[in-house]
Amino acid sequence: MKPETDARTDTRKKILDLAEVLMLSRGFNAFSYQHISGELGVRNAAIHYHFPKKTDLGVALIERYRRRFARYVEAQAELSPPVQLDRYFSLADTYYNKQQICPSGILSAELHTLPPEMRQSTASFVEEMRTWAVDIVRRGQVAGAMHYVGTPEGMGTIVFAAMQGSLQLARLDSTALDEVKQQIRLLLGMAQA
Amino acid sequence: MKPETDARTDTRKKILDLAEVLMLSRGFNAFSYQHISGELGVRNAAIHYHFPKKTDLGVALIERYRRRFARYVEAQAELSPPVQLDRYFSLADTYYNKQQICPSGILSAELHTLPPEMRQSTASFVEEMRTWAVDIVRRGQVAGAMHYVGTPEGMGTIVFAAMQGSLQLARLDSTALDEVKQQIRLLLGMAQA
DNA sequence: GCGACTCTACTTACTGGTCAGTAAGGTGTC
DNA sequence: GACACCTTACTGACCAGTAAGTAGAGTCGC
Repeated sequence: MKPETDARTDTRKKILDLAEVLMLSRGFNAFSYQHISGELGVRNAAIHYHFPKKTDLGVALIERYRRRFARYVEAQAELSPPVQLDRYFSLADTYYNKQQICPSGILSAELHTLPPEMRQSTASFVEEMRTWAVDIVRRGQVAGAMHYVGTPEGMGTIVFAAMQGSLQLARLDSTALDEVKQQIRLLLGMAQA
Repeated sequence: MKPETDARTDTRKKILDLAEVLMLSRGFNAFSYQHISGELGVRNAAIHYHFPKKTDLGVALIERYRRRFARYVEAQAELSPPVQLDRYFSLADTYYNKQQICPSGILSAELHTLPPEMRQSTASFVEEMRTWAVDIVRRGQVAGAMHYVGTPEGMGTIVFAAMQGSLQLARLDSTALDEVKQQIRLLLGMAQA
């Protein structure tokens, strides 16, 4: 009766949560159903019951990301662009502390080895994230809180690309992420408070 | 006698060349000795003769990159920083046209699944690339050809991170690479000729 | 208030494929 | 005859995926 204790939902969610951690730290190709079932204390076939093919699991993961991201964007719509940027930076710190990289980073790096259904979802997801980054710097410029050369498209795209890249580099050089965050603030003409 | 037709060198080099293409398009974990031996028209064990463990092949690949990169940097030492940046952009275009991403991108994304020897080589390689990017913008600033806020460390790091990220994103959004290149030129205060 | 039925959520047990890696043998060249 | 450079033939591990069976909980007629 109570949906929050529904066994189906529960195991399914646990699988997705574990798969998410594995994908962001090891990549989609480098984890197996064994990794999940072992950690979860069930048999391999139990995972196949919820997600018949690994592709199904992968698509479900990305689609969950897209829904979560859409809610995240909507929930923060009222915040000022500089505050939204700070939240974005905090999110990157969270990934870094968990030894993970961002979803778009691992998915685009592995793209050519992913099944077509996952590529399609990934393309939509990345498009949504880039649009969001462009939007922040555009509204920041309009509001007079951000000042920079070039277009919002160019600036938003470079912010997105640099954050994705620096999260990866930070695995090898712990200063990279902080350095990029600080430089983005400077390039957006924001106080380095 | 003639080293350029030496069978050993020849096959070994062909293996490395094929492995390089495979790694930059599919990733280190997503290609097998079968992929190489099939393409090369030899048996699997022939690859193992030259590179007993896959780790040996991986390390050899990265070390070859480091040597090649060192030669590349030295050969261009006399060029002006803006020209060096253009060469860097052209290199990125080359990767993009071959549907590949840069070595540091795939290696840092896959880092947690790589054998320790490869991680060590990767760390050195990435460090060298970042230092080089910082150097270009530092010398560009000193020469008065580049103008930007912040330190050369911050600016060089963000250029490196953004190029790595945009090469990955360009697989999903073909405009990303050009947009980032153009924005970098603007942020470095260079004419957009 | 109890047996028959049904559905969810697993289990055991298996298949066929791919993988890295090895051992032992062959062949041409210096 | 020694060495470089392969070959054939194999092993054991892991992989995604499937088929068939089962335990338990809920539902229904009656």
